[in-house]
Amino acid sequence: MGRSPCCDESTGLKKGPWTPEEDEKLVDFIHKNGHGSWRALPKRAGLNRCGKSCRLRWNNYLRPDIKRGEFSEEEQQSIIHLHSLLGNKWSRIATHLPGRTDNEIKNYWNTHMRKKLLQRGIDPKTHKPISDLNLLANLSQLLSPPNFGNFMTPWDSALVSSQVNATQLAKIQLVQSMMQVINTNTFPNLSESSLLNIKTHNIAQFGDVLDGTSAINTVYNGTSDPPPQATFDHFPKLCENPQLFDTLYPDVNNSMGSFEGGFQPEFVGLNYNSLNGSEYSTQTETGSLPPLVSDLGEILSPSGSQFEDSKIDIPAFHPFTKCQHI
DNA sequence: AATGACTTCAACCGCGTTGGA
DNA sequence: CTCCAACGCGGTTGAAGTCAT
Repeated sequence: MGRSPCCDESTGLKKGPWTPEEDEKLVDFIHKNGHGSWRALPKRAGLNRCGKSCRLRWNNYLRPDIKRGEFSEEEQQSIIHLHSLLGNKWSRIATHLPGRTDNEIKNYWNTHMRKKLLQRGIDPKTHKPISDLNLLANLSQLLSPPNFGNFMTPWDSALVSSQVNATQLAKIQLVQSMMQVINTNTFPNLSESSLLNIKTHNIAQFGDVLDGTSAINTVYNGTSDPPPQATFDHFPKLCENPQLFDTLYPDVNNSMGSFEGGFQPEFVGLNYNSLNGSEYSTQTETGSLPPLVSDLGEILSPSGSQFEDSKIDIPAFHPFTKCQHI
């Protein structure tokens, strides 16, 4: 297949940012004649640009139906949902967002949405909770203040040496999410000393919160045996009993100022009641869930899941999502 | 106020696809 | 069927703007 160079540099065609005069020429010409052949347009419009540059300028900036400004909450939700279905098919995503261009969506994704998802412990490529160990380690450093990133290290080494099973992975995801919440804006007044105090607590306490056993100790101590009776049946303890967190982490709570007992809504609107005790794990109710949660449902389903062989049930909510009692 | 680091996003690059000759 | 021009898309770049020190 042959491909002719679009913008042959030898022709001395202009590149770089467009001037208002060039914009005006292009808009005027298209309003009067339509764009027709983009290749032929620049000459006919009196522009010293290649056709491709003109097409891009028109499609991404000058088109009258382009919506500019911040993406609304609904648009963001749509982007996340569509991206989870379509991947980096920006032009297809753009067809579902009137007035938005593929380029704009792509840029917005790369600069804003990706970060948001990462901060929530979601892999922006797969839209699943991050389970990649390297990514976990890197992420904790990426998102953490100095020193706090080391919090992950014992996990990593233990996990790598013990051939992590699905149960352990799932727990790590939960603990990781806890760390992220602790570590980000949810607790804006959290001082670094408090963070370090968390670090000094036995990490295994999280394990106790999770399942009422010392299962996490097993992982933390680096043994390869899967935790006995490792389920998440007792996880809701933390939701039902916020004081438990106070008990475990008084230093943290003291530094939270006006933080009141419950957990902040860190993740989009899943309420605990819909999860209903020990049955919460597979009750995904996909249709009623927001996109991200629906996506989480993928890993919870028995088929094709990375947890396919696991007996465990994974709660489809962020560990620190506020437990809404409606 | 000056400077460097970081972020944003418009524009470019190059590849894959399509359709006409 | 092959060749080629043109288009469209996704990834990448770099200038400009913003923030932190």
